[in-house]
Amino acid sequence: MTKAAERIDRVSRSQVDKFEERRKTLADAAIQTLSELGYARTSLREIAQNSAFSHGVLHYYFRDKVDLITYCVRQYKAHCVQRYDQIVATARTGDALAQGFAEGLVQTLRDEALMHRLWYDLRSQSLFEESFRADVLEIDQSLERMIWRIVSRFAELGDARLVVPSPVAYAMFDGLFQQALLHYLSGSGNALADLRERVLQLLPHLVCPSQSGTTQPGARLVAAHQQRASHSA
Amino acid sequence: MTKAAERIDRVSRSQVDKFEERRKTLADAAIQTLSELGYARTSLREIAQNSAFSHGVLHYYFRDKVDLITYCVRQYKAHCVQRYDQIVATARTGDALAQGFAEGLVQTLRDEALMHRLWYDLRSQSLFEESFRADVLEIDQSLERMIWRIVSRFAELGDARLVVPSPVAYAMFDGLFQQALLHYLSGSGNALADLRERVLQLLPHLVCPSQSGTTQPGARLVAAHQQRASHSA
DNA sequence: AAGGCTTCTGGACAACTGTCAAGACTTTCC
DNA sequence: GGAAAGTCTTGACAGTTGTCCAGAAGCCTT
Repeated sequence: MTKAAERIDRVSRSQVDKFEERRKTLADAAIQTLSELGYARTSLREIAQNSAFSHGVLHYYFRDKVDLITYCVRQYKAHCVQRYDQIVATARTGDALAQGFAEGLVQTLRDEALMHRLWYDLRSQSLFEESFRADVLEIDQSLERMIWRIVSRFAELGDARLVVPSPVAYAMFDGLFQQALLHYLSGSGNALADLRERVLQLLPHLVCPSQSGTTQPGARLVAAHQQRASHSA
Repeated sequence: MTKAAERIDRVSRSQVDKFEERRKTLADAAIQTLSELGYARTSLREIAQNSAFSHGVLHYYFRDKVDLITYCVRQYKAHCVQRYDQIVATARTGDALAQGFAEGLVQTLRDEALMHRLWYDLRSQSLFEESFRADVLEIDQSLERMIWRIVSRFAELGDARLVVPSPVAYAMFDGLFQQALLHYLSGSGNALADLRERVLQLLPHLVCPSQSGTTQPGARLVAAHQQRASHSA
């Protein structure tokens, strides 16, 4: 075994690339199967049936099932984060950014619902299977950073200050999207419109204008939180 | 077959109760197993091993595995919602309610982390297995109502109006809790303190004072939502 | 063309799964 | 006390699972 490891030292680069390429191909088949059946019902034979190969080859390219799924989780990450940075780069007003962000989430929900139900499935699995946890946490952090870039830019365009830290912002939109996904897959026709509406409604609440001399209702509470030590008991 | 259904018409009430009682006992064993292993790895034999009975008895009290797990999901619901209504009833100030709510979430995370990772696991499963979906949605709604009672009371105590509708409020706290759970189970020592801090910080942002004559930013959105909320309630 | 390496197949294995049924034990009721 | 109903155990079944392996097939160098 460990052919994969041995190869790297011996063979030419083109062969290494071909080996890595096939791993990606098989991982694609695995991801497709996982997004259709879910982690609990996905077997190696089913994955192979969604590929051009037989089930035995999976153990030629991956040590075991955990190795394969871990690789899938990593591959999923690359596919996941790229969409929204373009929105951040092109939007020239806060409104446009909010619209683009909301529309992006709606499109993601409509076009990649199965992909994202896989993500939530795997993230839940990572609560039980320690092997996935590191990769899941890494993806989670990169998603959080993506959300942070969006809300930061939104605040910047509106000349405002953010009143929630990065983890809170991510948790909120993640919760909204997960809720929308559940209702969307349950056949609710309003899920897409609801998601758009709620995102557009929520985004302005994350900032408060910074130029005004009068203290906004949220600002005091932010300051109050700053010295939270006196409260937590 | 369908002994459970036949019995109800024939036998005495005490026997029905005993039958129902055993179902609950077995469901408890199942829930314990599920919360330890997760849905994907939980088998009927493993459940039976966590009970005082052998594996065959499960098919005497439940039609099949889906029937058992569905029953478990329903039983989980009863166990879940009760904790926070007492906090709502006893808190006499907004600050006290916020403190109680945050502390309740922290305690829940600390004491029942495994239970709630089961909940998130099953909710993810319902994205694939249609059988669970109705019950999951019902639990989700009852959790949403619980959150709504809390934030409503919080607004009432502060003589303020809520600026987010019920689904958004639930999605936000659900996202925060899920995030905290992931980090808590990953061994992060800050998870509990972070959750408390973030809940206390977030709660005030959901309301804006209602006595002010000036229109707050977002007040229009609140008004737009007001009729939706009353419609769905 | 031959040999060696890589890639892939298909079958075998043991373990495990949900399901079921035959029978033993227990309780209830007349 | 004995029959009937309810309860539970045990073992079996067919199917599936992850894993492994012997060898076929493809590919490249010599």
